[in-house]
Amino acid sequence: MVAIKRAKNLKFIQEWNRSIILNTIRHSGPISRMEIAKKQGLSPTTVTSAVHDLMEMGLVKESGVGKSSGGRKPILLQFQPDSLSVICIAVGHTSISMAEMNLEAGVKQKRTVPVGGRTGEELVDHLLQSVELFLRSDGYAGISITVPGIVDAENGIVRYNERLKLRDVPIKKLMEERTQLQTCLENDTNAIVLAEKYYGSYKDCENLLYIMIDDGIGAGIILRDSLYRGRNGGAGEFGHTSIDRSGIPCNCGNRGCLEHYAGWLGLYARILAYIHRGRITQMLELAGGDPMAITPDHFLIALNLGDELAEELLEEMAVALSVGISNILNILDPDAVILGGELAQGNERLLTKVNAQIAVENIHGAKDDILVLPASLKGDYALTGAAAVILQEIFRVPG
Amino acid sequence: MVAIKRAKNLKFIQEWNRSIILNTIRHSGPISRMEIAKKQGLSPTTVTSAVHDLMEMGLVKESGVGKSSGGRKPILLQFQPDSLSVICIAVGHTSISMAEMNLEAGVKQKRTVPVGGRTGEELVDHLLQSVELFLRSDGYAGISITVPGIVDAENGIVRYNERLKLRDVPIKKLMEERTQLQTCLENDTNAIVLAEKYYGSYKDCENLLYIMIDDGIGAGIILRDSLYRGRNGGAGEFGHTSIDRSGIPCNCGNRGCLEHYAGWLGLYARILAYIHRGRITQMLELAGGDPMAITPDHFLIALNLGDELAEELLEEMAVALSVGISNILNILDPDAVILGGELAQGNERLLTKVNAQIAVENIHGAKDDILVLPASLKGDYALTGAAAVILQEIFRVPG
DNA sequence: ACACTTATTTTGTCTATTGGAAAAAGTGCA
DNA sequence: TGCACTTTTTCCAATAGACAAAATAAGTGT
Repeated sequence: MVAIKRAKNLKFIQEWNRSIILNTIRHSGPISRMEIAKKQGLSPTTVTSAVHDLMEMGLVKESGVGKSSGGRKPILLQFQPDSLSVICIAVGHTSISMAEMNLEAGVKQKRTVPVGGRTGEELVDHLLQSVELFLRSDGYAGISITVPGIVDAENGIVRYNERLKLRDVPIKKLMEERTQLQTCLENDTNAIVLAEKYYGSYKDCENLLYIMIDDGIGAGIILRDSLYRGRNGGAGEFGHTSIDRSGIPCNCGNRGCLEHYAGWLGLYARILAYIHRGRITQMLELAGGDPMAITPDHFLIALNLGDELAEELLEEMAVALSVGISNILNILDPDAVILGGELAQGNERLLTKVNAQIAVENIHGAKDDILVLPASLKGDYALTGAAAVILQEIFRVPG
Repeated sequence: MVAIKRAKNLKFIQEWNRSIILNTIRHSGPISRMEIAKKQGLSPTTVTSAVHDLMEMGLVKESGVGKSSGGRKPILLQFQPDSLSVICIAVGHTSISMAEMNLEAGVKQKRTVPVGGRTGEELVDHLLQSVELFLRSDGYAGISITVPGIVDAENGIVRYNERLKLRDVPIKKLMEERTQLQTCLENDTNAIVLAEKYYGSYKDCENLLYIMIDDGIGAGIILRDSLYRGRNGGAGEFGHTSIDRSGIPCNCGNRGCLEHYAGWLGLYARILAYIHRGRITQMLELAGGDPMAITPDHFLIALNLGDELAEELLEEMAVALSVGISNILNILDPDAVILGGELAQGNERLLTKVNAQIAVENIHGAKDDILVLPASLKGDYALTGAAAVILQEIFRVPG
């Protein structure tokens, strides 16, 4: 049954309006009080009073005057992204990035600490300590942490991460007790798709999928403008889409899972098999002759060098992905599908091939309607993801 | 960009609270004022005043007293579902059902008019006229219309229906002009999944899929407690999930679409082909020896009679469906998947086979966690669907 | 310089919620 | 049976936020 929303009082309406006004300034600023009032259907009085509060908080500043349209010049209001900071932490399998960022996801200072083989409790302690050392002065609005693996975002608990040996770690609680700062936790892929929507090129997409192609393949899903997590945070297991009923058995119980054809672990297994069978590939040379040393980078470089095996595998990847994506398009009809992750980032040829394949396969794949697109965020996108999570929380209209 | 919510005033809060209180009485009634106040965190005064208004409107009535717990006995409040009616219209390909229903989707009076070969404008005129004749007295809260095919629910326009020759018909506008009553329009499958959630056995499902297996296969999708329609209402094309890359070509451009293996049109084509090749089946006898006369019912009956061909086709259906459903489970991880439509309704063996198959294929198909379930609404479920659409609208908490 | 515009602020009104008191209707024990 | 205590419901005055109207500020255009 639908949870009945909680009743609210006068104070709530003020907060609601203040939040709307702040977001209007954030997204449409510089803007005058009068224009906000018109845009949001509020009385000028209400806007004046809310803006007064926002200026007192330092979140908004008057910044010059606009053009007159026959009367008094409007006083323009501007959002002040540096009035507060958020601490963003992107936990990876090999390193932890940590940054102080402003309210527009701009980096103020950054630091990376190695995981250094730490796992489980030791890793958590290490993390808590590092954060404590990282904090200076105050003016922090909160902390945001992203972790790969299964995350219970609602309760702030890392449910499970194989490689980091984390199981049911109540990170949110631990961090809040230690720092007294509001803390958000989210899965890394979810965070990144939020970042693409709020700080990348996909602002207008109500329904957005981010397909992350690394060792395995996962998806971050935004539907109706907010993250979709499924029943127990189990949504987005895109890598286990079966694209071939009689394909390779997967340890998920099914056969022909997409991951085996388009994820790095699957690809790597095939590369090894080919090499074992005596096939020649530049990937081996690039890895210094050691098959165990081949990395995704070697694959991408070999691709650019025109390596035949790499080509072949790319083709397979594209076909496999296009089948899975076509199915998603039919079911969800999203505004866009983003291809990201180590094997897709900067791999334009994969994108081209996938789109071509989908155009053939799918009703929705109309000519000039390219739906599968590249990630738009470069650089510290993992940190931008963490920032997106907490900033979305901070600026969310209540109710 | 996220649409910023509209600003609100005092009147809004009153409506909001009234709506919350009404829904509390609807779902948890009979209930006392005090209990509502506690449950919703409202002051007793506020509840009293809202209840006063609701009683004046006739939506709520005092109905006896409850048990005392040491003080004054509570006066219980009860929802009055018969205080208003809604007109529900389920347009089908062969007939149009029309009913006056109360605020709990109970039928007060009903009528079915045949489509009788009417199409396009003629059909629409016929429909408008029939509704006008159907209306008696007043006390109507609105009209709800469901139509198969592509529907733009937001604007109340039937975009496209092949068989009824409808294209861009602004039904909502036409009906509202004619009757002066608020009118909702929705796709039939979407309406039915809403009905399963609000008036069936799936009340607790936040994320729910209804797979409708008729001529083709479509899906109605509820995510986070409300209908998901995709970019242009194009979501739910489940029948065009490709389950076999080298399968039968489909006019959607892809190959091996689920529809061909599990939808009636696909099944029928296969049955004809088998008969043509001389295969013996009881379906032919049931249809009086005329292959063109075979209907889904004949298939279902033959199945119960142990017909070999029907068995074979059922097995294929189950396998095909399970592949498609497994993919959905991996991506959306819903609370439940409902199998409905002519070929699934009452077809328990299909359900059993699909579940068995999924248990093998899928991580999520854990033992006692049967996710694929039968439709729970019997009888006039198409009308219940229409009712669900408008009642959900009427009782929705604003904001 | 004067009439008209537009933007912002001030002032007073309106209204839904609310806390607390009062009323209504009980319970339970001596 | 009477009296003290509870619980539910209603009444009342206070509060606070939105708002309309008026006032003020700062223009434009002729």
